[in-house]
Amino acid sequence: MATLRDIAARLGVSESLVSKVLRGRMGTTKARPELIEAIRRTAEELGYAPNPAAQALVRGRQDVIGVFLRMVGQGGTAQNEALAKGILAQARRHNQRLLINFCSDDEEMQMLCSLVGRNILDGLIVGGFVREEIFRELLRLRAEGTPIVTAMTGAAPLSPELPNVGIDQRQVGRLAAAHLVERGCRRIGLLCSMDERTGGCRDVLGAAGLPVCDELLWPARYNLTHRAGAEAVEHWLDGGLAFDGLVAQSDEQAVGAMNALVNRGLRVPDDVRVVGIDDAPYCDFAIVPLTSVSHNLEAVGRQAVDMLMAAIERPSEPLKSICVEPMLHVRASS
Amino acid sequence: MATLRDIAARLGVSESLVSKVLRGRMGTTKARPELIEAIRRTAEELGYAPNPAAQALVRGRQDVIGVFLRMVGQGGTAQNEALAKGILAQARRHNQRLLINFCSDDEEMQMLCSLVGRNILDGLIVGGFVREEIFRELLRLRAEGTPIVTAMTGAAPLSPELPNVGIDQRQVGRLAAAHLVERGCRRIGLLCSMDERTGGCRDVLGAAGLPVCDELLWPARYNLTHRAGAEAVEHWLDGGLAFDGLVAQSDEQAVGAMNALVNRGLRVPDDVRVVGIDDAPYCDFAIVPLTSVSHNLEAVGRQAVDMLMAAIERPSEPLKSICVEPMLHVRASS
DNA sequence: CTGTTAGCGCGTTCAT
DNA sequence: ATGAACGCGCTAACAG
Repeated sequence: MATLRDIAARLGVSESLVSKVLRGRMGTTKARPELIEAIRRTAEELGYAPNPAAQALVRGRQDVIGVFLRMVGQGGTAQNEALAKGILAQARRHNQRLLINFCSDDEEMQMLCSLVGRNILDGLIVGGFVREEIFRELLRLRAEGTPIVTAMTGAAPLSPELPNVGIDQRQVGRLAAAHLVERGCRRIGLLCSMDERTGGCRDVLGAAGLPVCDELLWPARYNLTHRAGAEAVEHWLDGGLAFDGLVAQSDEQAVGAMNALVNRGLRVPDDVRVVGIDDAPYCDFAIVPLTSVSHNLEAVGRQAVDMLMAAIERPSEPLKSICVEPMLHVRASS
Repeated sequence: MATLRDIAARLGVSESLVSKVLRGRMGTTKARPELIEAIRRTAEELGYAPNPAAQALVRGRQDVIGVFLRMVGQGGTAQNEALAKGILAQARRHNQRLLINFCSDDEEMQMLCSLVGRNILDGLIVGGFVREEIFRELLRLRAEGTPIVTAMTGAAPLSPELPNVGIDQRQVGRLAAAHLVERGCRRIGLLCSMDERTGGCRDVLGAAGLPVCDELLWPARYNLTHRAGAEAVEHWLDGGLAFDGLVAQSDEQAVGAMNALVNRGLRVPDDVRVVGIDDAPYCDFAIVPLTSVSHNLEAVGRQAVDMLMAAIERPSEPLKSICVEPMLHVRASS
C-alpha cells in the first residue's frame, strides 16, 4: 500500500501538506492549485488509501459500528437478514465498517458487550429482544460513553438513554384487523401475544361496531410456533365456535392454523380468512398464500444507523426514539 | 482506557517490559517472577486491554477477517444465518473480529472487493455463488496477497488458488434418493438442477436395480421456487404418469410440489413420498412436515474460518479444499 | 533482568 | 503557501 510519505516523496513536498490536501483540512491557508491537483493525481495513481489503523490511532475514531443482533423472529422469517441488510446499506453510505454479531442467547450478548470500550468500535446497534440484565449492561456502556441505539420489536425505548427505532405494534394489530373487517369478517379469532397488538385489534373492532368475542381469544404469549396456531383452531372447532377470520401473531402460527383448517376440511379464505405477521418468504408458498403484516425491518435498520451516526457525531444532541410504519401484504388467504 | 504507559508508570518500569510480559514475548531472558505477577495484576486492576489500532499499525495484522456472503439459498431457508453462525463462533475462538457483508448482487460484491488490500482485513471468506467476473477479481486479490477461502455450494474449488469448503452435492442426491428407495419407492420423480445431484440419484437407483424414468425428470435448473415444484407435479399428473416418490432441489420446490399433490387429492406420504433440500425451518410446518437434506452450513462456516486462519498464519503451506457431509432429516413427508 | 530508541502512518499544532 | 515536530499506543531491535 502507498502511504502519505510515498506521495510526498514523489512530489518533493512534506507529508503534512499531502495529508491536509487529501483530507481537505487546510484551515485558513491555501496551497497552490496546481500542487493540489498534482497531489490528488499522484494519490490516485499510487492507489493511495489511508491506513484505517493509523487514522484510528490518531483520531480516536474507528469508523466501525458494532451490531449485536439477538436473533429476532421465528426461524425462516428472514427478519434478521432484513434488519442486517438495512444496516449494511446505510453503514456503507456513512463509510462505516460493521462489526456484526448474531447472538442467540444472553450469555453471548454479555460477552460481546465486554468488547465495547476497547477502542474497537464507536457505537452500538442492539437489535431484537433485550432482557433485563443486558439492559443494565447497555446502560453501563452508555454511561461510559458508548453511543447506543436499540432496534426493538416494540415501540417504547427501554430508557431515555437508549433511543430506539421501533415498530408500532398497535398499528400492526390495527392493520391486520382492519383488513379482515374490510373483507367482511364479523367474528374474528385472535391469537394473543403482545398486549399492544391485541389492543390495536380491539381499536378496530370497536370502531367497526363489532364485538370482541372473548371465547375467540387464544393466549399464545410465548409460543409463536405453528403448534399454537393449530391448537387455537382445533380448540375453537372442537368447541363448536364459529369464526370467519383469524389474526395470528406470526406467520408460523398462521400457517399452523391454515394447515389445521384445511385438514379439517375448511376452506381458506372462503370459510376463514387468515392474516399472519412478519411477511416471511414462505407466505408465498403456504398451502394458501398468506396475507401478512410486515415489520419493515430494512427501514428499521437504516434508521438505526442514521440515529447512531448522529449520536456519534453530535454527542450533545439528545435523540428521539422513532417508529417505523408496518405494512400489509395481501395474498390469497384473505 | 488504560494504556501500557499507565501500567509502567504505576510500577516504575518501562513500557516495553510491560509489553513483553503481557505478550509473553520475553525471548531468551526472564523477568523477576514477582514483577511479572505485579504487572499482570496491575493490568487486571486497570482493566487494561491493548488498543487494536495500535497493534495493527505496528504488526501489520488487523485480526479482522472479511466475510462476503452472496445471499445463498432461497429466502427463508436460513442458510445465510447458519453459515454466518458457524463463521462467527469459530472466529471468536480464533480471537478474530469479523467484517461481514451480505451482498445480493455482483455489483455489491465487486464494490466490497475494492475494500480489500487497504489494511482493513487479513483475509477473506467468500460464501455462496461466485460468478465469472468476481472469480477473476478474487484471483487478483489472492495474487496481491490476500488469503481467500471460498465456501461454495459445490464440491469443486474454483481454482487451486482459492481453496474451497464445499458440499458434496452428489452425496446430497444419494442421500435423498437412497432414503426414498429404502422406503419402498419404485418410480421416483426428479426435479433436476445440479448435474452432480442428479448423478447421485442415478447412482442410487442404478445400484438398487431401479430404472431412471426419463419422463419423470423435470428440468428446473434455475428455478428453485415453489412454482417449479407445482409445475412438475401437475405436468406428470396431467400426463397420467405414475410416481411414488419425488426428489426436489429445494425445500421450496418440495413444498410447492406437496401443495399441488394435496390440492389434487393425493396423499403425502401415502401416495407420494417427498424429499426436499436445505432443511429450512418451514419444513416443520409445511402442509406435511417435510423430509429434507441439510447442507450443514454451520460446519461449513467453521471449517472455512479454520482454513483461512491457517492460510493467514502459515502462508507457505498449501491448502486442500474439503467437503462437509450433508445430513438427512426425516419427517412425515417420507 | 531491564531500559532506550526507533518507527508503524497519520493528523495537528506551531513556525516560517 | 509550506514544513518541522510531536504524539496516538504499541512492538521490536539493540544496549546495557
